[in-house]
Formats: sequence, C-alpha cells, structure tokens
Amino acid sequence: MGETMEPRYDIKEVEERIYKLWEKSGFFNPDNLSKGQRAKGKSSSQKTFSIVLPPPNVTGELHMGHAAMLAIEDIMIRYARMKGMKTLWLPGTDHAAIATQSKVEKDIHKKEGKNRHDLGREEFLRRVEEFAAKSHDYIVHQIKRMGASLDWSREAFTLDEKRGEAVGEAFKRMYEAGLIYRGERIVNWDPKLQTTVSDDEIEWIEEKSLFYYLKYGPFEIGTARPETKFGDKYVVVHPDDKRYENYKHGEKLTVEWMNGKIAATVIKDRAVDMKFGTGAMTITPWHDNADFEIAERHKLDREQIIDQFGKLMPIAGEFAGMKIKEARPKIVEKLKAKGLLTRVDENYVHRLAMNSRGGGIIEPQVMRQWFVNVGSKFEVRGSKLRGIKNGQKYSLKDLMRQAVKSGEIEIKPERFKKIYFHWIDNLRDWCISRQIWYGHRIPVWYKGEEVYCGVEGPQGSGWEQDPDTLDTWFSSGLWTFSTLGWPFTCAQNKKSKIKDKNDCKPIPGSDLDIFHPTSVLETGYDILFFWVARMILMGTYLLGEVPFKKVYLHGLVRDMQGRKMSKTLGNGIDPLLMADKYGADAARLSLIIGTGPGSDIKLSEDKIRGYRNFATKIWNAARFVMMSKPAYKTGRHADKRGKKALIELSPADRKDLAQLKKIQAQVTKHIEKYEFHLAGEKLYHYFWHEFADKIIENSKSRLNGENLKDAAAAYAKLETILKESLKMLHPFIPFVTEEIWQKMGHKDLLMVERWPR
RNA sequence: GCGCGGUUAGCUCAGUGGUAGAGCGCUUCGUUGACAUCGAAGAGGUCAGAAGUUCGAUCCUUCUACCGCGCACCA
Repeated sequence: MGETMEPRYDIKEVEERIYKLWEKSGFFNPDNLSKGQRAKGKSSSQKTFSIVLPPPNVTGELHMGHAAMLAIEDIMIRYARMKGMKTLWLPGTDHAAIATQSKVEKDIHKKEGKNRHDLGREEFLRRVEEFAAKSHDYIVHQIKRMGASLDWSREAFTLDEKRGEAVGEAFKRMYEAGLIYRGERIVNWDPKLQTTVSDDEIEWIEEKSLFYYLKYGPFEIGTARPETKFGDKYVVVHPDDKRYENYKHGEKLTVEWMNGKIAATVIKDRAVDMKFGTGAMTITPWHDNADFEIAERHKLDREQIIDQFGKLMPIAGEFAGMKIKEARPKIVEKLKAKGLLTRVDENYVHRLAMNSRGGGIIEPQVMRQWFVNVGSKFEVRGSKLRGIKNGQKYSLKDLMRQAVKSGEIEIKPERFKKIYFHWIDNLRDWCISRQIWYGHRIPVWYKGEEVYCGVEGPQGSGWEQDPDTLDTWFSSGLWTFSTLGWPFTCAQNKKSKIKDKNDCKPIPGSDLDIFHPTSVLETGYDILFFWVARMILMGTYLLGEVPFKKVYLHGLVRDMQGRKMSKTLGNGIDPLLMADKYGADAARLSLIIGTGPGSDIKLSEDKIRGYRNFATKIWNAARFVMMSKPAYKTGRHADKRGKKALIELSPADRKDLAQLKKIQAQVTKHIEKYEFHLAGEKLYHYFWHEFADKIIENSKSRLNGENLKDAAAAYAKLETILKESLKMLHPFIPFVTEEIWQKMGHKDLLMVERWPR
C-alpha cells in the first residue's frame, strides 16, 4: 500500500476542495440528511436540532466576531448532525437599514459629492441594493471559507419578498390588536441622519462641560444646556423638600427670564433629586426624556425650542436660526448681562447621546411616530407559553419576562438573565418608524383622516403610503420564524372557540412545524437587547411560543490591547486572510479554546499560528499511522487466518483504549454542557500529548518488531484511536479531519459519521 | 447611584475544596523517515489584599483595592 498521504498539508487547496465535497453531498440540508441516514440503515431519530444564523449585516465584510459565531455554531451543528439528529442551520443576511444606508450615502458623497436627495429615492435605493448584493456575495464566500455547514437552499434575507410579507403581517396583527400605535411622543432624533433611532442604539459619551446656575425668580436652577431653556415655564421641586414648602403645587408666579417676563408655575414631583444642585429645576418637555414624563404626569404644556436640523426656533428671539454650538456662548453672555447667571460649575460631567450607527448627536424631540406598546395589558389567546393563561391579560413585557422566568428559555451564561430582566423593567415603548429609505416600508396608507393598514395596499385612489420605513430590528425580530415560512405555513386552529389570528398551528410537516422553536440562539452578548429580546417579544406574541429554547452568548473579539476590533482603528484581523494563511481550522480553534462563554476573547495572530501547528500535527500523526499499515499486512508472515486473528491486545493497549473511552465521555459531556472551550482543550491535549507523544512513540518499536501479532495489535490500536479522535475532533477542526478520513479510504463523509458513544 | 464581570507563569487565558495548567515567549540540547509548522529537558506562580467557614481555601462567604462593562430621568 505504501504512503497514501502527501508529506505536506496544503491548507488552502484542501479546505476549498473539502467544502465543495460537503456541499455536493447535500447533507447540509436536513431533508437529504435524514434520507441518507435511513438509506444507510442508520435510523435517524425524530429529534431535531435547529439554529438560525444571526444574519450578518450587508455593510461590507465579516470580522473575527462573526468568525467566532460561525465556529461555535458550526460545532453545535456538526455535533448534532453526527448524533443523528435532523439538523438545520439556516443562513441569511440582514439589510441593517440605517447602517447600510449611511454607509452607501457616505461612499456616494465621497466619490460623487452627492447626497441621497440629489439622487432621489428610487435611484438611491437602486444603489444601496447594488451595494448590498455585492456585500452579500462576499459575506457568503467568507462564511463558506470558514467551513460553516449551513443549508444554503434555505437562505433568507431580512428584506426579501417573503420576509417583507411576514413583516407586513406582523405589523398588521399588532396594529389591529392595538399593540402598534401612532403617537406623539419624545423620540431620539438624529439631526445629522434626519431620522429617529431606538433607545438601544444610543451611545452615551461622558464629557466635561460647564454647568450654569441661573436665577429663576426666587429659585436657583441649574443647567448644562442653557439654549433649551427659553420656554421653561415650570419649576419643579420635590414635595418633601422643606426649603420649598412655602410654595404650593400649581402656584403661579411671574419671573424675569431670558427674553423678558414669563408666567411660571410651581410643580411638585417626586422625580426631583433633592440632593442635586438646589433641588429645584425647570423643565423642557420637548427636548428631555425625564422632563417629558413629568409633563405627561401633570398634563403640562410643551414647546419646541430646537428644530429638526438642530437650529433654534423663533422662541429664542434674536438667537433664532442659530446652531446650538454657536448660540450657547452668546446666550450665556446675555444671561450674564441680565444678571441671571449666578455661578458656573466647571467640573461637571455631562452625558452626551450619540447615534451609534454613524450618526450625530441625538436631540430628543416630540414627534409623531409609530410605536410598539410594551406596557399595556391585553387579552392573550392561543399562547403555549408556560405560566401564561389564555384569556387573561398580559403586556408584551410580561410575555418577555415570563419566557425566561419560567425557564422555557435558558440563558447562558446565567448572569445575563439578570441583565435581561433589568432591561425589561426599564423598557419604554419601542419607536419603530425611521425616516430613512432603505428598509421595509410601513404598511400603512392615509387618505385624509382615513388610515388603512394591510400587507397589500388599499383599493381605490387617493391613498398615500407612509413614507417611513421600519426599524431594522422589527424584521430581524421575526427571524426565527419568518425564515421558516411564517405566516404561510400556519393554519387557524379550528378547535379553538375564540377566533384569534395568533391562535394558529403550523401545518404538519412544514419547516415551522419541525424546526420551531429553534434549539439554540447563539450570538454576541452585545445584541442581547437589540435582537434577542425582540425575537422573544415577537415570538411570544405572534406565535405564542418561545423562538428558541436556549440562548448562548459569546464574548467580543478584541485585539491584544483589549480594544474592540474596528476598521477605523485598523486593529482588525481579517478572518479570510487568517484562513488562507493558517487555515480555517486553525482560525476556528483559536476562537474557541482559551475562552469561556460570555467572556471577551483577546486574539493574536500567534494564537492562530499555534493551532495551525496542531492541524499539521494531526496530519502527520495520521500519516504515520497509515504508513505503519503495511508493516504487518505484507511481508513475512504467512498466517492466512486474517487480520482479526492476529490481534492480541496487550494490557497496555487495553489501558490506552480505556483512556480513549474516558476522553470520549468527557468530551461529550463538555459539549452537552456547551463548554466548547473545555472540549476543545481536552481534545487538543489528548491528541497531541497522549496519542502522538506517548501512544505513538511507544508503538514504534512494536510496529517494526519481529512479533507480528504484537505489531498488528499495536497498529490496530493506533488506527482505532486515530479514527475515534478524528470523529471527536471533526466539529472543531472539520477540514483536516475530513481530508484524512477521505485519505484513509472511507466511502462516506466524516461529517455524517456517528458520534462516538 | 445600582448591577455585573475580571484580578492565576513574562504575555494571552483555562481550571479545581486536598502536590497549580495550556498556548505563545524564554534557556539548553537534538534533523536515526510521521511531524523543525517538530522533539527532549528546563527556568518561571505566597492563584490581587484582608478576615471568616473548613481538618484543609486559589476555589465557598464577607469586606477592600484596582481594571473593564452594563443600566439609570441627577436637570
């Protein structure tokens, strides 16, 4: 037989060839997989395992964080597949509305000096789609290069036609149930991008700023933003504050203010912190969240001071039309001149709200927008959630809380549960309308005072569709079931007495029926709120069930200084480059081993190189085992009884095989407990420092020795350990293990071998 | 302010109620056909500090310090 493996392991050639081999087999698709398993008599259990890929944004390319996600999910998927489960990993991409639009707009501006209005809605969207398509193709290429065993036949996009219909249907149902409403509320307005953004998309930056104390009639109030104070006609104090006990709630007084005398009203509210400043404050309900709430509570007037472009309105008198930055020092001058400025605190730390999606400084504004009502209770029907009684009233918050509280959704690591609950407690109504062009158009049409909501437009003429689009997380919130065919694979539950659209059942045998709820949702902890929580909201309301049984959160991939990898810092490591240089196998292992779930990963090229060496080690160990084969098969011995009869394991051999069994049990247990780093490390250590360093080394003399029976036993043991190790290593380091498996002459793919029991 | 995580070898990090582990780096030696993308040997740690529980604590409890993160209506 002789040598069957090349001395050198050509990483790139092998990895590209092997991925094609897997794809050709069709086994990424669970339908083919179970057919194949049945045909081979390996009866597929009815158990299913499904993961929907967190769809990467089509804003360019994947980074190491994505690579980590792919590695972890691929391990879960390959393990489940080898366990014989009906295994689906469903791929897709996210249109990432604001992020993609602003990226394309920036590019166009750089190259052509034009903005989106110069191009017009239609042409601009054509350009965004062009970019998104290119971006998508590159991302798919990257995902495949990492060895991810996704079922490409089911690929989805958050902005494709089917997902559009799911979005429309979801919106319509929630609108009709009163859970989506249009209202005038305070929102986060980005004057730069000219759109609203959600609370979670805001990044708070601490900034030292001047803090001014101003004379407000008999009170002294403080502010870091004097330019918002023109319309302040309410002074708020704490009802228990002794200093102001002589002032009554609702008491009116005239005060000399920025542009002359105004009528001020005293308001008593517990939101005031008596220990802060003087314990008295004036409020600006139009431009401050907290002030807005106080005004809501007492039904106070509110007045706009700053327009949507960040310029002062006519109320500012001579400052009208000025940008804030320009106006502030001038306003302070005037206050000083009028004797209203009493003192200035120079060591004040102020928190500045920025749009984290590449936008500007957020200016809260009261605007007419679309919201999801998360707090009001409604009658729940058709819910399968544990602990939820149909016919009783719950809020969306209640449903979200219950899904995790009941244990129906398990969050790993555990500590994120607390963070999740805390987030829900503080959750306000979710503003879902965006004034951007790229995204799902809001499925609402207007004609005068008439409003029509539907998946298709209304009949008749004169209707105009809402120009806004939906927050990108609205469509990704549906991801676990919109990708599985919802709502078309759902049928009304005929047995149910109360008719309700959400009281429906998936059509038997449909993807939705088989794969939902999905088994695991694996993603970075940084999008726990953005995405994970919103999927729970959508799933528990629209389907009455959890979207996934388990949430596994991984950490962020950082550079050696602990900084987040980013393009602007130039500290990113390109996964594709690493895959070409050291192999996708090595890149994957470097992202798995040496890090616990939920903790950040500091990654260096050295680490990846280290695992490249491991792949080489596996290759060479396999080569040695295969080279040793002829030693007993050919040559001098004349025994014709066959191989089996020759084998007589020594006590040491039995000990080695017992150790293998033990390792198998340990690795399996680690994987079952989602401790992939421990499983990977154990395998690494076992293969290199036990198998290669000791077991192989100790076999050498026996393999070449005169005792043929003993040589055969030594070889048989090596072959067994090698094969079993390859199976266990496969989910972690799939390419090199599959290649060796093929070189060993197996007809089937290692990918669908049975996991050692 | 509230909450969470971290502090273990030079660096990056695993881990455990009972002699402390890996990778990289470092030192010395070694190319007899699996592997120099390697092998052999080695140096290197009062497991942040203090107190408590325990026969025994790096691990459990409490406190402190420092680093990082999340949340929050301190105008």
